[in-house]
Amino acid sequence: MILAAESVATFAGLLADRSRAAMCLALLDGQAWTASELARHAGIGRPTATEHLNLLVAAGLLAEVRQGRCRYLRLAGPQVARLLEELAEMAGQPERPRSLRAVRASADLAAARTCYDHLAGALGVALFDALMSAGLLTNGDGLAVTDAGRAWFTELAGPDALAPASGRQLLRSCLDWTERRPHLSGALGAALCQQFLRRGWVIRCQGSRAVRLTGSGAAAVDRLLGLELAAS
Amino acid sequence: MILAAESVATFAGLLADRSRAAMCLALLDGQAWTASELARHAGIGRPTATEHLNLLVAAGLLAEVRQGRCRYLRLAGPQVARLLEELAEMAGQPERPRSLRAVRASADLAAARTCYDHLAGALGVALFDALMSAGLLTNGDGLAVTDAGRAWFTELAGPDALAPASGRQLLRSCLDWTERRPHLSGALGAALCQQFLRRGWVIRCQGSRAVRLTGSGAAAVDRLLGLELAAS
DNA sequence: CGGACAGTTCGGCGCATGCCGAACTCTGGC
DNA sequence: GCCAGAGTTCGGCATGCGCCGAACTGTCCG
Repeated sequence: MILAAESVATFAGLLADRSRAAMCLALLDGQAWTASELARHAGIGRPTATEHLNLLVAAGLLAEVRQGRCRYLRLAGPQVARLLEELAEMAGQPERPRSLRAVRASADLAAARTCYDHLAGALGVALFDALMSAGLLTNGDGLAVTDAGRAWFTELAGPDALAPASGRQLLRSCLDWTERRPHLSGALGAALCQQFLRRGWVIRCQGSRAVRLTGSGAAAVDRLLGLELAAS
Repeated sequence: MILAAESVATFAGLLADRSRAAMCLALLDGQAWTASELARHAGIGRPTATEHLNLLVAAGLLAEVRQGRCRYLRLAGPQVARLLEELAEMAGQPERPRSLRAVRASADLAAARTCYDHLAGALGVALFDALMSAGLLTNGDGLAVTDAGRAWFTELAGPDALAPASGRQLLRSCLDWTERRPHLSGALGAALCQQFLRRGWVIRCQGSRAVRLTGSGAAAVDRLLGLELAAS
């Protein structure tokens, strides 16, 4: 019992540092970053970043892939992403943006962003609502895909999107921390996000988790879901 | 974005200390402890405990009630308990019990314990399974109470147990970290646990989250659920 | 009123750890 | 082969913070 306290403390300590937390939160975009990028993002030197990243990888929070002279880092899995989101939510938002640029940036984030591997923000919530009211998903005590939904997702993303993903839950609703309402997560949420990116319906904003809905994206959601949104 | 890192780090830092973690984990039993009890449990002096508890209360992790010269502490809410459970699970179990007594204690915990405010361990999982196979709960894409279940719970715990609890989810399944299978959580899980304690079907083991199934408890679960368990 | 006890405040000690600069290693490209 | 750039190792500095003992406040009880 007292040993558990020790290991919980050690584990929490991994995220109890401003630099390590900044790096982990950056990785919530679901992509792999190089060590140098993470160092710059956290505002620290490369040596220090190396130390931090070694810790995080050893603890199983981060996974690494070495390619040539670059070391790519990503979150070790969805549970880690989930934990980070919860932590970020409970940590509250005492963040009162102090520059116009920061306001602009956080407005972009609130409009549309990726949340690890799926879409979030106002866009994510709007999509979720549209999927529900179009009868493609139901929420009768737990999320489920309807028959119409199966057809819809198969046409969009191929039959694999609905295949029993390797141990991962197909549908999950994730509480959006800007909208305070749920959006679609889980394997299907990830597949949806992937298609939106691949088809150019949304594009990533440089160096941020924010994404922009393109003209073709707006047209697509109108056509497929009857959802009228403005491109940005 | 960088501000969020700061607050996440600060928040995680609250649990990144062995003593604070020990106190929080102790409070996972769902009961209120006095400051001195927590200090003793964490193996630190009262002055140090006061500092830690002030931090945890200020951060909203713990709630306090002052009565006379005693200061009672409890977890601030179910989300906190959930976060702690997740953290404890991810922190893994590098705990290789080193004394016979520790083995015995962890065996007790695995058999039956409280998980914040509901029953867990082998007992919790067995009850959950029995509720399902008796047709009182269903899990067709999300937990739900059947009509038979409504009658059963009303008889056991009164109609309030099924009332729309103040904002809290009625049913939740919580992954048991010893059994690796789900047990009943949420408001109904809490009500069930409360009845078991009130009726003397289980009793708390001193200074631990473990509980013991009594003889009358074993008889009751057999009568009500057809579940044959040995008292311990 | 006085003793017992829970909790708090204060000052100071000592360790843990986050940080950097400088030097080193490895890979890829010309 | 040599240079550029990514990453690592090392030594040392500075700060933060967890801890305690001693003294103080407040409550309950006889």
